[in-house]
Amino acid sequence: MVIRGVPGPSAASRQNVLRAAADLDFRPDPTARTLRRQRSGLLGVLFTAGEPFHAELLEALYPAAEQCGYEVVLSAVLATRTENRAVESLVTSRCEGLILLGPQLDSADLAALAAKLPVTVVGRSAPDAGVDSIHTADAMGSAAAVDLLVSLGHERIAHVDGGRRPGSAERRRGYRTAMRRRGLQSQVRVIPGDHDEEAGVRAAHTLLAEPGRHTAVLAGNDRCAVGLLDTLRRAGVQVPTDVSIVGYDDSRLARLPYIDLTSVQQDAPAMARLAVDTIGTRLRGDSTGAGSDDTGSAGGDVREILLDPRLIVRGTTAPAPSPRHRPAAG
Amino acid sequence: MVIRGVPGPSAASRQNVLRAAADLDFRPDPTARTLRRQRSGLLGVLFTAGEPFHAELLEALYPAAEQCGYEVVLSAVLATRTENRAVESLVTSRCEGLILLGPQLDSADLAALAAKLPVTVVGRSAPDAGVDSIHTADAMGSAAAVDLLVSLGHERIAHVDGGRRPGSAERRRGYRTAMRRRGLQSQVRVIPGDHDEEAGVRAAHTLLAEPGRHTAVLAGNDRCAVGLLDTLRRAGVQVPTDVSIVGYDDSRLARLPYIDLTSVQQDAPAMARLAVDTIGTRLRGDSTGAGSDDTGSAGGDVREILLDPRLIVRGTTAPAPSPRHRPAAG
DNA sequence: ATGAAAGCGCTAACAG
DNA sequence: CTGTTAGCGCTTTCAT
Repeated sequence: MVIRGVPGPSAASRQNVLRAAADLDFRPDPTARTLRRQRSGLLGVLFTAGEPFHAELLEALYPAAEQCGYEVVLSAVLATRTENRAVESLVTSRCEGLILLGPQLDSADLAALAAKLPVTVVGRSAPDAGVDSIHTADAMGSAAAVDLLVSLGHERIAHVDGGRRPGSAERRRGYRTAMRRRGLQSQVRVIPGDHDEEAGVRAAHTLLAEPGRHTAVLAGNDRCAVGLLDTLRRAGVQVPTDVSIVGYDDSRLARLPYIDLTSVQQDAPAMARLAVDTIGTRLRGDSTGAGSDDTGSAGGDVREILLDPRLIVRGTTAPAPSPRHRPAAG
Repeated sequence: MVIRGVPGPSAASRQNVLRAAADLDFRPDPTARTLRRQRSGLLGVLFTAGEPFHAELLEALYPAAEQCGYEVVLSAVLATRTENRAVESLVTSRCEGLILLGPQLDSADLAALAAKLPVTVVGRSAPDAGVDSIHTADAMGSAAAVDLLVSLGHERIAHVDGGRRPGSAERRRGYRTAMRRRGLQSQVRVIPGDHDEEAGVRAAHTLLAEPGRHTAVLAGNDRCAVGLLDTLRRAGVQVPTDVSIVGYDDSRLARLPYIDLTSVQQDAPAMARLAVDTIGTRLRGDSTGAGSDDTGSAGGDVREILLDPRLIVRGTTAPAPSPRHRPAAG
């Protein structure tokens, strides 16, 4: 009690105990404490190693978890370590709740997981899995990018998508919708891609094979945008003079002075904080969906938190190089 | 016993138990096990989030640890989370041994840590700390890079160093030694840098301000090399025609088709395996009773394992430009 | 205000 | 081979 600071012991006993503890270099064993308390105080976080945006999220996750009295347990997704495996290790560690950063698990897996313990998905929606999710309004983000480009006079705007990656479907949808709204539906062009540099390189080659076709490209994320950017430049295309490029995530990459990429920013600190809060709420209230298990269809108490994106305009976007310059007409 | 796979129970009982366990989704509680066994079976790994080379190391660390019967516990170093803090959390988790990826802790901190439990440092030497270390013969790596460049006719070879980053001192030394050995000591030029893209950008500007000076640059690592590469190219310098560039780490970055960077490769899988082995050895050989009180360091001399680097030649190195056509920046 | 005792889930040692 | 038992270090409850 003394060591834990619980009121009860007298000041005299307190002194005594404290001194003895110091003498013996006594440290309470967290293992025994966990065993007895029947709660680990552990918050499992699944992330992808080497992913810049995940590093940003982790940055905010640690203080948020600490503030709620949880300890963070990391599990890495790697080329040779699947998400299922990473999740498994978190469950085995007796985490009380799980935060999954940009997972690609399907709804069934997510639902099965959420039946065991509170799960919050970050960076994508999880429509039918019945789990809480925190993500950016990605459709709004790509729409904002399209709007910027249109206001700069661009019409032939392509989108290199992120395939099945988290958020890709909505970014694609936002692009399509915005193009349509601007009367540019005939110009819609979605190039299949991915969330890495290689995809950007491939997309660049596709674009280069269509000379004079596009004056702007919205990439699926920053890494893709960088591959695109470098490949186009090496092929002699001037960015942003000939082609404007917009990325997504506003990662460290985008902010590098020599990249200086216009990009859609996600509020990583807020996402992290909300993710921890969401788990905390579940843990305090009815913990799992064990009892009244509505698989999310009825909108029950499954939370989907949407954050607004923010377009950060930098040096890779400029007025369209079209024959007749079109003033910013909105 | 069945669940743990210990010989003893009959096949019949085994069947029974296994089925019941599956029915109940039973999982042995690692907490109780740890408490009773008086050992956690945990191997702590400190890494830097977002660092490509660390991701590569982690990749190999997981299977290696599993093979030795250890579970990996990750602790991330981040902008707002110091190494000391990350290490602290690993110790609190009752890890039996620690693997530190490219730490920058000083000798005193390392020594204090190693007095508590077995510690292996990966990616740099730890001369006076009395801890085991696994790292590449970095001096040899940069020497090989210099040798390649010299054999291509380069003489004015600069080195952008990595300041106090892991391995930097030796890479710098290797560069200096190799230059001297080739009779180029008068050409030695070390530009202070770091292990990130920004440092490459700064170094590029330094080089650009010295027209006609250098025809080749050895960067402190791949990220630095990429910043350098892009900045020089954007300034109109042809790589490798005007200037050759060599990186260090052979990370995913270097292998990207549009970067195609000549780089010094470190054998990450071997480093990971050896790191786990080293910890395992210490843990087995240590019984605390050697008359001394140095817990983790019992079990013999400090081991420093050196691995040979390998130069991977790609597209950023080429014969030196003839003196007549001295490039603006080189 | 303090002490005593029970028990968290597991493992190891021992008895049938 | 199988069943029983003690106890890891802590927290909590109940008696003083």
